[in-house]
Amino acid sequence: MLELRHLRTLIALRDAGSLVEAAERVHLTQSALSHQIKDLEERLGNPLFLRKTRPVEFTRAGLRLLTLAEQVLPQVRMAERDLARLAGNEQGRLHMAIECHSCFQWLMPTVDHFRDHWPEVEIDIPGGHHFDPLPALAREQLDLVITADPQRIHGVHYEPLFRYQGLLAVARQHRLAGRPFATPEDLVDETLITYPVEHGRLDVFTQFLDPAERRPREIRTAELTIMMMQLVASGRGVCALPNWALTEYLERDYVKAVPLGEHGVWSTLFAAIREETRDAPWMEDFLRTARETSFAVLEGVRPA
Amino acid sequence: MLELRHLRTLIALRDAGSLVEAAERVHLTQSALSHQIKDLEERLGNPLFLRKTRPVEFTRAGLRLLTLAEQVLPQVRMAERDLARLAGNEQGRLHMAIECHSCFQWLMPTVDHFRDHWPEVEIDIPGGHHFDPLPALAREQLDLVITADPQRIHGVHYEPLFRYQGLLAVARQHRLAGRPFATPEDLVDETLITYPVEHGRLDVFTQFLDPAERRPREIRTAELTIMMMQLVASGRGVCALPNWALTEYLERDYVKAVPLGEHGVWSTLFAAIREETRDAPWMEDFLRTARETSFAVLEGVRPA
DNA sequence: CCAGCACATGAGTGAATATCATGGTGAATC
DNA sequence: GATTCACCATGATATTCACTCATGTGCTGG
Repeated sequence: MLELRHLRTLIALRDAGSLVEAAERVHLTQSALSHQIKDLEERLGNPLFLRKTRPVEFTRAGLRLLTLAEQVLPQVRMAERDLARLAGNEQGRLHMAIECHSCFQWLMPTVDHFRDHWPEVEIDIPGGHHFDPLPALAREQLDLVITADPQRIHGVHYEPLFRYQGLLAVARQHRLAGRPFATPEDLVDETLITYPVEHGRLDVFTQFLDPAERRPREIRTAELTIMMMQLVASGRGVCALPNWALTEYLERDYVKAVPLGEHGVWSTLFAAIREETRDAPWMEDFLRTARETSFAVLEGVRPA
Repeated sequence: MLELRHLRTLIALRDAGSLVEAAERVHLTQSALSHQIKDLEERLGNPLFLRKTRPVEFTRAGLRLLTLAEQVLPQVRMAERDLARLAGNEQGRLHMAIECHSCFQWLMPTVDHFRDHWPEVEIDIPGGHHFDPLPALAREQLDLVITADPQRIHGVHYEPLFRYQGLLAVARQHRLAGRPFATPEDLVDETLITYPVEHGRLDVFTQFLDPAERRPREIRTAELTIMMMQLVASGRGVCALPNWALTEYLERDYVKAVPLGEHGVWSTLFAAIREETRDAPWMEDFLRTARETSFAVLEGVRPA
């Protein structure tokens, strides 16, 4: 008999494109999903998707179930929200810290959207903290930390949000503009513009320049992405940012982007949360909203 | 985590009005449902319904889930139909026999509705059969038999459809018209109108007259319910029919109805099917359609 | 006050669902 | 081609959890 579990799996599979990642999203092993889907397919008498392609390609039957899932799951989520409200479980606290400055780009729309659905959850992003966010999370001073390097801390769970690529933004007429990728060497006589945070928290240094033991000629800081873009566009420096932070400017052809190194600098962004808060209905909702919003930003879709 | 199973249970519970009967409908024990709902309620942090009332009364949370179920389950069923179609499993045969003549009242609309959804299923109600329908079912000459007395036959499964009451229809000005109930004695100087079938297949005889060793003064037969009603209304006799067959005429105040005996004559109507056909998607659909249609007829709602 | 009914509950079981370990397959790289 | 890598399938095994059975409790009506 068909169950919601199957529909959730299919949605995860579509979003992920592969069984392994889909398994992660629904908190199961790859094997579990393989079995689950096999059973389902046997009962239906039809395969649901072709496995040999990346991303997986759904059959007609698979697509039919996907549209069902898209109809049904939002309705179920709405009902669950209503039920949480009825049960008085809607109260909670969501104090956040971000280790990656440009995350505001997708975090703000996420928070806005979330606030509408969970008015009783107290949201805050305390600025100017001088403590280390992850221990503060364990100490219950914070409830969620956006971070790119998870460290094992007892009671802390890391929920993967999405993968992103660090790109070097350069002026349109810059000598690196057409290149397939930039080397650390390319930066030694450039002015690098960064957020005003310690270098250990910037991928360009930790994953690109430091391993090659290179330094840029000069380092300038800017508070906001748009200020960086102005400096870059006017040829007064280059800057390294995640792909999603740049899409907007790339689309308008305001600057050009070049991957960092032959294989690029990739990272996964995690939401660090305490184990106890993991099952709270509003927490699940926040994480899903975050994924959807960041996806929308990355695709260049303007979020509502 | 909420699953479709829970929604199906709630719907069954609403239709049944009690846990025991709901359990029957979803093919589980009463205990299973009790556990299932308890778990659900604990996770939601809210009771779903009050048990001490008949029928059970749903709380706000329960009602919210019910509306979700009503939204979602039809969508799921439509998808399942589409999938069966895609898999080529939509073909089947549905040859039926009815032991209870007045069942045509709800069977015809059911069949009409069903034919639209499953055009590939071959439907037939072979008339004028002279064989015993239940053995014919086991022999695969038939696929479904509507009967009120299930007999244990290997490989045959009985699906309860609904309970009904046998009523005595009398003319408006008949001496029995106002009575709380009729006794077997009351019929000895009446003309009883029946369908032209053997007496062993008529509840009035088997459950009412025969046990009291009474016979009506005269017995006339009529083929159709409407003909019976005309005879009854004009005072040329009385007739015993299931409640659903009479609702239409009672509403129009064409005849009056009196229960048979102090406690009434009650029966449960079953659909007898072969075990193998029990899980076929179209069979499940047919049974559900039958229940819904008969319910609609009984409530006086004109089916589409 | 007892019978009868409906639901709850605890213990126990088995099937459903998960994981682990392993092996096969296709695509990219040398 | 061989090698590596990422992905998926599969069988054996473990665990969970959903159900049944047996029994208990509380309500209702004669």
